[in-house]
Amino acid sequence: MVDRTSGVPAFRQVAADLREKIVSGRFAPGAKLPSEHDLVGTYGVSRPTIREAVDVLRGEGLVTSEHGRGVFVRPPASIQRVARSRLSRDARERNRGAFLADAAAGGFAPSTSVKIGFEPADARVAGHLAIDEGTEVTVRDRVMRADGLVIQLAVSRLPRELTRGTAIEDADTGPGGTYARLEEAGRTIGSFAEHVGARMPTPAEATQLQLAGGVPVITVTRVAYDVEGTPLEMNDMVLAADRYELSYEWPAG
Amino acid sequence: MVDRTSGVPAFRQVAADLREKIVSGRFAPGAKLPSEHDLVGTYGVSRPTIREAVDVLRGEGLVTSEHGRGVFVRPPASIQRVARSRLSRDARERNRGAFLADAAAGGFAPSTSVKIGFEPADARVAGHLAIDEGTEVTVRDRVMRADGLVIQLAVSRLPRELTRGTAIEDADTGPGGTYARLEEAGRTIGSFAEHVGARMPTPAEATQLQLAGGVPVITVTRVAYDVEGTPLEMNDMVLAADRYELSYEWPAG
DNA sequence: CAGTGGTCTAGACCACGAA
DNA sequence: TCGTGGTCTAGACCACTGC
Repeated sequence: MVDRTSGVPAFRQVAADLREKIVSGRFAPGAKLPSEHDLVGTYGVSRPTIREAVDVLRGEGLVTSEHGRGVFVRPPASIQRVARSRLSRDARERNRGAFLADAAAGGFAPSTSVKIGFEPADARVAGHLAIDEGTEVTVRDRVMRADGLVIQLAVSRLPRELTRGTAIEDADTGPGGTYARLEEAGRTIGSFAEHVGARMPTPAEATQLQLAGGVPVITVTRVAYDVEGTPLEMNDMVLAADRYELSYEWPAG
Repeated sequence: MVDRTSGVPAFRQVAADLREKIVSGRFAPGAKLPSEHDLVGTYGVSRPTIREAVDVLRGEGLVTSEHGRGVFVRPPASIQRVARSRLSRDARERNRGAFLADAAAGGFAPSTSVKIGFEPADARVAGHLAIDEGTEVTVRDRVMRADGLVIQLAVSRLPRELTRGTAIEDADTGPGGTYARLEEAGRTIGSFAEHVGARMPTPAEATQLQLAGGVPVITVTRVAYDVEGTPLEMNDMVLAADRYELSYEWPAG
């Protein structure tokens, strides 16, 4: 029952009580919450108020609801990813690229689909690639799947002059992927930079990544530089935050 | 007006229309949306339906609502952070620690408050620090502010045996911070690892970080190792995702 | 079929902000 | 004081799930 004199809104009291039961384990991961009808009786509030409380928990990513079945405590899940070793030349020689290398390490069945295009660079792209705005760039728009589940979206952009006549403009870039083709063309990769952020997904991303409510996306913009520090490629990745953890290592000093 | 025959829920149609007006710039950043009362007239639906549509946009982080004032398009904001140079000994010598080094680079006025404690290591802590579960660890629970605004929460843990008799058990660790004290005690820092994820905040975090709806947090667990690879310290950080971007660089090969 | 969540209405009263 | 968003009710009908 809710306390009408506390000043705390009823739906927040209900949400707090349900949250406590979830984090304390009284409602175990995967367990079904009482039906909205039952909760109306338990807390003595109307159904819209119960729904508002459940909405709060869904927004926090604690529960998912399934039409006709019930509301369930969301079980956790995570995949590890290691950055430093991930892009080594050794790994590229044995695989088709970074994502497939990850897949081999993680033991899941990978697949990708690619869409190739060309467009003028906007201000952000021009800044990362150190080119003039409007310069033509090659765009590789990829969807990556693990065991059939879409797990990562990636849009790779390179100055068109670096890709003309190479397999980078084909759907299949061949063994070692884009970076191997760049090195064959005489552009040795010297270093990488990754810029990491997080935000809530757009509706399109939520659909593609099959995200439940309350799951943010991690955004990673990776820039590959040659040995002189000239940017060769930028890659905007969008990852489901409940399925990825990024790891970086570096020496001190 | 909404299309009642499309099968798309009315509140989603309203949300999609408002979203389009926001991303296209017809509602500029910082601008006030029409009042809920006006939107009822515009779309021909009831106020709860309008509120549900606005809830969707708030969950996506596109708008914030202010009681008694209106609903506003949220303007973007970001602070840059660089990892590799951030923890160099050079920077430590001139500052009190990593956060204050960031602050100096970012040009904002920093302040922190600290709570010190001791507790037995749980499984996760024991794993990161390579110690037995239950071993006593020193816990430094910090709140970091920039220009008065709480911007980062950080909980640092070290095996108690490394901190006994050092300033690490004091609120003020002195010039160079925890890492400088460890090196004075003969434990040279050899390398760092950071594990990055994202999730929706807990209610406590949302309050402390003054997060608006629809803003995730970035979680960073940093582990500092000595030159032999023994873990010395782990630091769990929670950052507001709309105010931080993490950058990492490393050489190829 | 019964039970579940999904959507929607037409109000009500309250708390806050600005004039 | 008035307009704003915040909360809440007591229903209604629909769509999906599983027996």
